[in-house]
Amino acid sequence: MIVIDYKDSRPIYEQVVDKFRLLILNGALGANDKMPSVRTLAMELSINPNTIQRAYMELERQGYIYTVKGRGNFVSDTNTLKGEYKEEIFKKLDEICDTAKKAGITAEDITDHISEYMKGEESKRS
Amino acid sequence: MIVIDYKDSRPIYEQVVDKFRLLILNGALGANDKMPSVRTLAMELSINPNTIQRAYMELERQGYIYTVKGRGNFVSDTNTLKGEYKEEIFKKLDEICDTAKKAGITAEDITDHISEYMKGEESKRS
Amino acid sequence: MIVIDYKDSRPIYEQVVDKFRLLILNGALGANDKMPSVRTLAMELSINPNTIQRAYMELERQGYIYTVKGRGNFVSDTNTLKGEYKEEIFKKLDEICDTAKKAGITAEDITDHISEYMKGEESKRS
Amino acid sequence: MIVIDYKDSRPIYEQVVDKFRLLILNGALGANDKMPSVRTLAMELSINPNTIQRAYMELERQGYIYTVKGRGNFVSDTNTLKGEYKEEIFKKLDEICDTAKKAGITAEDITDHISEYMKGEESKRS
DNA sequence: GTGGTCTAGACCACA
DNA sequence: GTGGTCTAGACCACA
Repeated sequence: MIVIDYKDSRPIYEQVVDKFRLLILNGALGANDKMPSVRTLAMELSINPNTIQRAYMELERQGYIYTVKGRGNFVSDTNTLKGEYKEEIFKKLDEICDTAKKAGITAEDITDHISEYMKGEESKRS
Repeated sequence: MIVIDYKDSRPIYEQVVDKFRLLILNGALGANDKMPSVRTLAMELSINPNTIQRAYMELERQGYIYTVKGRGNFVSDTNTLKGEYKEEIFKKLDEICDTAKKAGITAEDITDHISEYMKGEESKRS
Repeated sequence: MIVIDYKDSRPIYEQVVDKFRLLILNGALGANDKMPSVRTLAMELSINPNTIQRAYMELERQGYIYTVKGRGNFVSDTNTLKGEYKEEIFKKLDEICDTAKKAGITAEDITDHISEYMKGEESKRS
Repeated sequence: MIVIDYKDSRPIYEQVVDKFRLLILNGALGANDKMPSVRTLAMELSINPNTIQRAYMELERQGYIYTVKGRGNFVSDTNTLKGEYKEEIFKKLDEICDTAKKAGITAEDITDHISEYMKGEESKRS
């Protein structure tokens, strides 16, 4: 379900966080579903349990999961999360666009590229 | 000309690299212009010379400047660089779009947001 | 395993890079093998850790190793690297040949010497 | 006659030395020809006179030129020089071949490449 | 423990 | 003056 890419430069805990965020947001993990236990997941991925612990802490902090002591971690409701994630993504896009323009790339270059890329991806599926 | 943001989580040397890349790409620094000397810039920004050294090394590796021993660092020709930078930016955009879609954000959401944002920025200037 | 030659005019970090490149390319270090930790190697060679750090950074940049934060450095797959190294070597040979010819050394001089040298090395082993 | 390439990573004085060595070895500068004066050449190339001075010192040390106080620098006889240069080149080639083999490149790879490269260069001229 | 970044300061080659 | 390399040592993030 979760695969760690060691060649990825990002820290392992961050990869775990991102993977779960997507699973939760796209509905693969539904509200109140039980997350795998820290130990189990650590074993499965042969990763230090501290790392999983940290990832779960971060997921909780961002509101994606909630902890019930002695029982485990569970997925939160996704309603608000989806909107927040969207804002987050949009902010990242805006920042990139800003620096792009500082380097002399025009707005048209960007919108053209994006819409073309989106179409390409679309056709791949169909 | 260059300002370091200590609240920024990115390392200082990386901020320096990015700032100069933009200055070079948008023409504020032209081909064969002399870069500020490692020591001068270090003093100006009250940063350790080693850190500037590292930034300049990176800029040279990426082809933005060239070093003449005993003379200093100079800006390279920007011809090829601009294209490479564009590709770099586009790749980043594509990656964000990919993960966005994995989280259930539609292509339309993205293109709409981007084009709207670009228009907004446009009107700010005029 | 690794020996630094202080009489060599090349910087230490470069010697370290070259030594490891050969170890990786000839298979002494296989894919995903763990590299010695920065500190361990620094102690072993009685060199400053920063110098090893720099060598490892360069090895990573060239694709010979990859870093997992908090875990260490690991050897990459060698498939593409071998070809690139060959090209690199060939380019160096070509450059030397070019300047040789500019000094009035004939193509025959060079090919004769090379093939003779190669035979000599061959017979040393057998 | 002499052109400095500032994008070349080698120090300027070394480029000057190499250029003159070739001019002398291929006969463009004959025995006892007068070298351009340090000042003249410095002006012509808009280079620090110290740099030319250093290049000439190196050329004298290697036996390519000789100095007559108050008169200037003059080209030496080329007889012995040519042989020495050849040896120098051959030594460089041998070293590269050695490290190539340490990386698992076969003798055949090298000889094949060299002879092919030499043929290619041959045909370019004719 | 493991790597990443940074400072302070030294010494060297080059111009 | 200008960059290049290196040491010593600190502090931080990550596992």
